[in-house]
Amino acid sequence: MFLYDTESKTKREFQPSNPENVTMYVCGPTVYSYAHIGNARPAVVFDILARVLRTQFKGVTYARNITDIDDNINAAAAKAGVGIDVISERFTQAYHADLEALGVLPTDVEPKVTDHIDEIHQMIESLIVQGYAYAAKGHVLFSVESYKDYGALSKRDPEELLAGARVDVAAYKRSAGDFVLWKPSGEDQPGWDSPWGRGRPGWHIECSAMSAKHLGETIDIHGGGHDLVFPHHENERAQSACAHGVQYVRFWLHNGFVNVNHEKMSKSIGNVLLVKDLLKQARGEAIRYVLMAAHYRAPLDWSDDVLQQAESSLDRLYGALRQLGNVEIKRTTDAERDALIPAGFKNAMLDDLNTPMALAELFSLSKQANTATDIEHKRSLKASMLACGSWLGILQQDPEHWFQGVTHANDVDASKIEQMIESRNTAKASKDWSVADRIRGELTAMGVVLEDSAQGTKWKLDR
RNA sequence: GGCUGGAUGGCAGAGUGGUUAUGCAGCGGCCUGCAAAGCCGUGUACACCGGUUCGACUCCGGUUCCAGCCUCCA
Repeated sequence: MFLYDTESKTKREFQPSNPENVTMYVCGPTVYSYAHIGNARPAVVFDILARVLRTQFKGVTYARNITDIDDNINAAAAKAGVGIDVISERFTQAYHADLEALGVLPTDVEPKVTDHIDEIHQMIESLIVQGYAYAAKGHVLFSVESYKDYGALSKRDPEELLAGARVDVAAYKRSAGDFVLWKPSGEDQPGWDSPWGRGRPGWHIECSAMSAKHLGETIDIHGGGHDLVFPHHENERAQSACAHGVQYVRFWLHNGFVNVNHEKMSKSIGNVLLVKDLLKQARGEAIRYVLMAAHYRAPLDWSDDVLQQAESSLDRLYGALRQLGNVEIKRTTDAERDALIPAGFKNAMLDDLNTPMALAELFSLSKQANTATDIEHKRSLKASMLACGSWLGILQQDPEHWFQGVTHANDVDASKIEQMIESRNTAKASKDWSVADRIRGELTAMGVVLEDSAQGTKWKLDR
């Protein structure tokens, strides 16, 4: 498979350094508030990548961290008058609930920073001993000048970077670009004892320490949002490469931003879209669909209609599956299921995760399914659609549930609907169209849409 | 100012040096008691100006506009 690597700025063929096991680390959330759609995008993108990797390689270890010590968390805890663990626990649970609604599978490892203070200490110590870091006034800083390759990931010239620093440079820094590995905590702030005094870790060191512990010193894939390229990933790269003396990451992957109505989503503009709120407008699968309808590296523009369009698109796919409801397919092993993936779909997915093109292939399958007459052909099309869906993390629910499942907005009584349909069908049988249409009108008013066919009458909720 | 990446039909969004992306919405038709679903058909789309080429939306140069990063940020 081919993946675009930010560092080399090219699409390269991906092979894990250990063919037995792919290692992937993705920057997870800082848990001080609810997840917004911009947090959801990398979660979904790398969930799809993990699903695909698992079909292509023997083993995959996927880690996504939880940052549970951070000044934003401290502020939220202080404001609420509770400990930081209360805040981080609350929003970790909320994050998990949101991701589950989006069909994101749990990762293999989900390290938390506060469980890795020892590893962080050891890594900082190693950097100091090797001359890459220095202690100053209760801080420990990474010396950017000590690492000649600094800036290679984000394509920044360290000289210009330092000259262009637009914030006041703290007096204890040897160089303006130096960044904090460890910083002192006041009496009222959370902190841990350390050789450099009581304090807490800087922002970047956590990912370096945790990825090394759980995935090894060199990892195959490191992912995150595009805004993390600098400074977060540049700094992580510097720390890890210097501490371990080996290449840190073989493929750097970054997803594009979600804009809202062509504007950056930000608190100051007040257009932050929380996943939990979007879930009131549409089902999680539709939100997931929107996130895969654009290529993962491209910016994605969120607007009022995208969710409705996604629901309609999924209606088409589930409609094809519903129509094949009685078509039995064999239970398949993983290997058999991969053989059901059409070449066009597979090639698109293995070419840097081209999900829009893969979806086009899926729509082509649905069209074939809608026109197929041969039962064996139908079987194979249904199996293929479901297999493709499993790569993308969609189409895995019962079509009837997709069309009839209750949402916040609809509270319907399925048995009552079935009764009304039966009455209408009795009227239809005696060609009493006025009664039949009156009943259908009542159902329409309830938000129920009917579909008559030779196989009987089906219904769905009008979303 | 420096560094990235964009600009495709009403909307979303791929891709390619010469052939229909795809989906949503619209329009016409088939089917249907009527609908719905499905099927068939349908739309001067590729920011602007030059250049290369037999031929460019696709390559090169420039212009305009948009977004991101430049130590809070998915």
